[in-house]
Amino acid sequence: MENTATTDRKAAERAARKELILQGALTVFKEKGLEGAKIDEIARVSGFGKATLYYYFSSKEEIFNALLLHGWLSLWRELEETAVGGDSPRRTFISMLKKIAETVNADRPLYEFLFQAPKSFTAEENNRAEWKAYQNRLYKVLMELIEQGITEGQFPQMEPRLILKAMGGLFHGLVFWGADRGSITEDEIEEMLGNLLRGN
Amino acid sequence: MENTATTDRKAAERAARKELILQGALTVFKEKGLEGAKIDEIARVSGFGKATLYYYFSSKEEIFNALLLHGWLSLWRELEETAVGGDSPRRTFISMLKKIAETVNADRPLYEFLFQAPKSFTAEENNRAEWKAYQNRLYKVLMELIEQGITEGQFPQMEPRLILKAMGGLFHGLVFWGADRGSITEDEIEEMLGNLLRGN
DNA sequence: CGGTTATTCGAACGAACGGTCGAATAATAG
DNA sequence: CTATTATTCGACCGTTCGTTCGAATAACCG
Repeated sequence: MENTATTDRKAAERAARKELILQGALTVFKEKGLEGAKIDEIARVSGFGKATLYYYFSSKEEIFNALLLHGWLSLWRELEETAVGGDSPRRTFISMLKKIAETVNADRPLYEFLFQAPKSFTAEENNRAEWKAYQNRLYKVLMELIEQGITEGQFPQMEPRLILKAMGGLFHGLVFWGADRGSITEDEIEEMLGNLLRGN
Repeated sequence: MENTATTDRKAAERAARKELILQGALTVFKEKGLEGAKIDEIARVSGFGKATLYYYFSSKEEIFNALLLHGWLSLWRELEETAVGGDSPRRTFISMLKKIAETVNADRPLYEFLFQAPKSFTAEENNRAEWKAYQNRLYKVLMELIEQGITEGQFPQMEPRLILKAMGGLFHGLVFWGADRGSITEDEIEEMLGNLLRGN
């Protein structure tokens, strides 16, 4: 049998290789989507033989899901704290958007993928995926903030889903456009939201 | 040779059959997307043999593009008039959204498809497609209205693309949610926009 | 009618692709 | 060292699916 140190090292190497594969997969998935990405290409880009990919992952979809899970989980972990801070709904909402922007800017390729990828799915297969839980958790928090904010007169009197959708579109554009200039400042977010969200 | 009446009738029948195929294709594409839709299924749903589809269209992609072209062209034709009416930017913008809502409600399956479909593409192949011209034309008009509106103080002072994106998200939600209740009233649009667009 | 053209269609083709196999190599243990 | 296990990989397999073929039928014309 192996000694403990060896076992640990091997586990670490294994994890590192999985990471490399995911990195290559991200590149290809981003460019081609779920169907368009070929296993052969992912293998080539990540620098492993095709069969080796299957030594680490059991299917193409598992790779895809691992990527999404990693993304949504990371994002959620970053936001968890902000979500429960006892500020007003409107201020909490804005804080969360700022935090999301920061997180996204720390790993743009991953999050660009994250926010485009769900469109690759039909509703059916979507709901069996593990990552979906974290996405839902985030949406739920934002929705509740909006609902709360509406009753307190800090948001326009509109269907909350609509507000979320509009804010989502706006925010997505805000964060992902201008990839050339580094990142969005907090002031810009503040100003931009101020333009759309009245009250307070 | 055939006489004129016969030729006409046959052309009409041919067009009608193309229409039937497109109708079936719409059903399948909507449900499965470009990759997910199988030619066999489109054939089955539209009631023709598989080879017959290729007697009318030269490829799966041609069917897909024909569908998109038909949609964007129809939509543009509906809007053309409204776009050039000499009203204020803000009022013209709102009129156009109303008109879009009406048009969409007149053939929901087609337009639901139209507004979801572009995501099936990569940027590359997107720009060679004929329908893209009409989509761009529409976006351009809306963008110009927003830009004009901003300088006249009828829209918030924001990056026009962002406004368009936010309005797009909002409008999309507004029109396509609640498929159960018939259609959105003009008043609702007016009110909803009023909440987001200050000035005027 | 017979000849010609238009239309229809299932069977067959061939390329693409996800996934597996089995052999080869490297790492580890005793 | 040998034995055992972990890892790597290109060749291969089976399926799926867009497209084409070739024969059959229908429509039309003189």
